[in-house]
Amino acid sequence: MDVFALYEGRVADALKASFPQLAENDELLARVVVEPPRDPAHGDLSTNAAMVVAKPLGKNPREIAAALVSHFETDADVAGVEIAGPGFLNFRLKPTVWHNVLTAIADLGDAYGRSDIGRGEKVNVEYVSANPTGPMHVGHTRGAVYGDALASLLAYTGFDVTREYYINDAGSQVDTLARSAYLRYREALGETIEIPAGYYPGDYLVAVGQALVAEFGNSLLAMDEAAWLPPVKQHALAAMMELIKADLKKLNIEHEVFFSEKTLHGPGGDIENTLAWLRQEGLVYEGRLEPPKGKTPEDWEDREQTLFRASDFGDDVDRPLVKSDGSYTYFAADIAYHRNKVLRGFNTLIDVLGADHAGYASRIQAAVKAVSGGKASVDVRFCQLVKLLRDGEPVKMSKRSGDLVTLADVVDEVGVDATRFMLLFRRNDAPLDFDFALVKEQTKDNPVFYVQYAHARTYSVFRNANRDMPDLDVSPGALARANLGLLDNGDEMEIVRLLGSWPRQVSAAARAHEPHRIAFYLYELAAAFHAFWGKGKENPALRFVNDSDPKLTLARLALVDRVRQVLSNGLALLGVSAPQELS
RNA sequence: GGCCCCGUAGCUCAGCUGGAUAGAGCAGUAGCCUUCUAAGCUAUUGGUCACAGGUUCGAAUCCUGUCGGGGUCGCCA
Repeated sequence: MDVFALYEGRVADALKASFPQLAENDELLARVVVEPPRDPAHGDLSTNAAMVVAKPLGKNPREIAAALVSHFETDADVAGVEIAGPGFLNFRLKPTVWHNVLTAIADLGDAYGRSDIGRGEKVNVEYVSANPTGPMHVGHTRGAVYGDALASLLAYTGFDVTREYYINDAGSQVDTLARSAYLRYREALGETIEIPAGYYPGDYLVAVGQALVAEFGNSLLAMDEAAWLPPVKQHALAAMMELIKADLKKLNIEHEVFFSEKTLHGPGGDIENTLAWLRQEGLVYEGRLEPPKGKTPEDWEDREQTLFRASDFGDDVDRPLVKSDGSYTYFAADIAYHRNKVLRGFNTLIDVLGADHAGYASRIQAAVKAVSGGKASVDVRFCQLVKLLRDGEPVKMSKRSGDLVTLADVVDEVGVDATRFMLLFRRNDAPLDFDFALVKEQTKDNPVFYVQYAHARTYSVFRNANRDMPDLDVSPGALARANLGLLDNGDEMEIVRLLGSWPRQVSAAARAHEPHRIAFYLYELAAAFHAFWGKGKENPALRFVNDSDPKLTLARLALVDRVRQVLSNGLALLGVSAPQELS
């Protein structure tokens, strides 16, 4: 039940009936939208249809609008149609349409807002993918929450979503991890150690050292590095992934697929296969690269290297695949990884990366285009930095000493709900201030509290109803029979219209890959609900519960219950709990 | 220097992929209120959408350039 989608269909039908030459022009018709007008004086629905088709038809928009009007004069749901401005068509709907929205919410329950715009299409969302060298810090948290909410949103709108984590377990940083763990191993055997610069100094490796002792005794001490490195690495990696998974669990995030970069390497592996395939297609060549313009690195060495023809696919320059020591670049592995995704049947890929990877997007898009023959596309989304504030002052962090604020620290202090909501209450590509004091505050200045409180208040209203009007039947069946025609004042109708736009908000957010819109919508709905509640203080006639008027009370309780339902659906989509009361 | 992201009210930010007179919260100003257990409520001030061009019925939104902030720049991942 999406009023706007419904009328987009009806408007398109009217267009085709009046102008048969438009029947095949789906591209043009797709630009026709039905939306709520910003100004309520313009009615309930507004469409740009006449203006969109005016030029192709060579007609005046108002003339076209006039032709469309006749189709809606007989529409049983329409109370009035007007042509306005340059050619807008504004509809006023009969109140029953909006009352039916309330009924639909009750009937659909948790599914109100769900849709099938994805048509079961397979989508791969890769997010977090933090290096397995330590616990997650706050920098990772935003991408984690964004990716997770986006995945939920896509699943809710009919996509077949796979949540995936790419483990960077093949690069030199995991060797460093192993060496750092080996130091902790020696420490666990009684040595006094010193951690050199460039190693991972964090305490979290102490336990890994102890575990290595338990497993190997002192047998690793006598070995060469070449001998102890592989087993230590394996142990340390497994331990780090457990750490990361535990962190993610704190945020209620669970990936379905953990994809190891290491499995792409080696003879007969995906990297070799992919490169062979690219060579066969003529997309790899040996050549020289210009040094970066304007700023040549000091150690720049002009040499012939193996390059991927990224510039054939929209990238600025061709990109190296092999390092000077003969091993593959990160990008070579990443091409193979994305080809692997495509071969698994994903034509829609989403990569969630940190802002420091911003320059990487065009490269990866080129790679996906190449390996899929143009069939697949990847949307690379970036999450900007999170600035932690305590009492208005930035929280200082030093990576060198390992003195980082971890994800676990934040969640332990402010809770998972506040963490998730605040990170989603901003566009992902805008920087974000995360103020500990504000996020813990139980005031209207704190959006998390504000929205959760609106949900809790719906329960409190029902508790009051039970207390003040114990004889009133407020069961779901009784609410369903309420006379919704009694809901006719402006504030009530504003809330109903907001509830009616929920499915549209969800699908728009899904299409744009922007879960923050859900958070903003919830804030808006909460505001409208709180505002109406507030009016009841001034004017007892506007209270939800009026013991002198059981019929009106019942209708308003039905409205309150639908607000509850939509807040609950939205919070669930964001992975934030919907409490029945606040402590 | 090349590329990417950003620039909207005093502050923090939305703006529904091009729609009508650009919105919200905070702060400010003016009243009211002491709560249907809960965050007080209402009204109001505040804008050259960084700047200059372009595209068209119509631009904060799209294209070009300039300025400013951030990020990044073969052999890190």
